[in-house]
Amino acid sequence: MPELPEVETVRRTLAYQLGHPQIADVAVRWPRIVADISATDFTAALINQTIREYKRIGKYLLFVLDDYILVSHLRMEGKYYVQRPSEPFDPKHTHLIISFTDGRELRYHDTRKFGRFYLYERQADIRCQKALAHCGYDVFDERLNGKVLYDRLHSRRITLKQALLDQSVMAGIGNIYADEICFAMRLDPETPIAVLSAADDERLLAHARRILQAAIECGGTTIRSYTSSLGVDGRFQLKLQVHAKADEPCPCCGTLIRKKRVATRGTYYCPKCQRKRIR
DNA sequence: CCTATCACCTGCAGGC
DNA sequence: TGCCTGCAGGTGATAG
Repeated sequence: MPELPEVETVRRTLAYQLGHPQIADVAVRWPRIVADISATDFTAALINQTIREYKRIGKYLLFVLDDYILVSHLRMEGKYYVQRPSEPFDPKHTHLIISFTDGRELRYHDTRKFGRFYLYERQADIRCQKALAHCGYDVFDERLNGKVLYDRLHSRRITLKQALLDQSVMAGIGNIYADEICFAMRLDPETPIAVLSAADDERLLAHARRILQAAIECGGTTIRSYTSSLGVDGRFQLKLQVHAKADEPCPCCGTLIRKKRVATRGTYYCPKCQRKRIR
């Protein structure tokens, strides 16, 4: 389940592995993977374009082309593979194949077909396009600070965990790192976000950045489905403190980690270290 | 505007 | 063995 660190790892890996190839052909094998435009128009636009840059905003991966920006969201299980045409692929789960003039192929694999591709004109303001219109500042965006978070959060009636998962507040955190950030804050994930002060929000952002940065340096975290296109899979995992650790001892106090449901998401926490603050 | 719920998908685990 | 149910979860649409 790719979150910001995993998408960043994919971005760096593809930039290193693919470079700047020119697109020769595109095969859309599952048309619904392309949002808003037809597979035919999508394919026609991409042919002859060269990949100029690889960018990322939150969990969105951006391929900057000559005339377009190809936006990719991996959602739950999207993965990329760079392979030769002669190499076999999984026909059931490979939904997009981009062929390059140098003979290589970029293959998009997604077991559950949740991922999406969007295509926008390069000169358009990407942040105004449909895919990113409701996306807030990236966690590492320098415009983001505790005051900005406080202004956006203190009057809302949602929990800390919901706030962390709300991409319009700050973009890039998913279910795994949300639990890790709640643990770092020593707060119950169900703590009302409105009880946090601006200083608390500053600490929240600092923890988020520290944890995500550590995960990036580990090459992303793997639980069950993420692999980078180089095949890096679980060998350099960030040590998770609480997520998916039900019935294991808390690394801080030894109390057994519990699992509960917060806003429909499976949520792991230490019942002793993480108290629910009321005011 | 704000919040809650469902749909989208498939694989897998657990119950019987 | 095999069928059925529930669960996993990011996002967008829809409902209230």
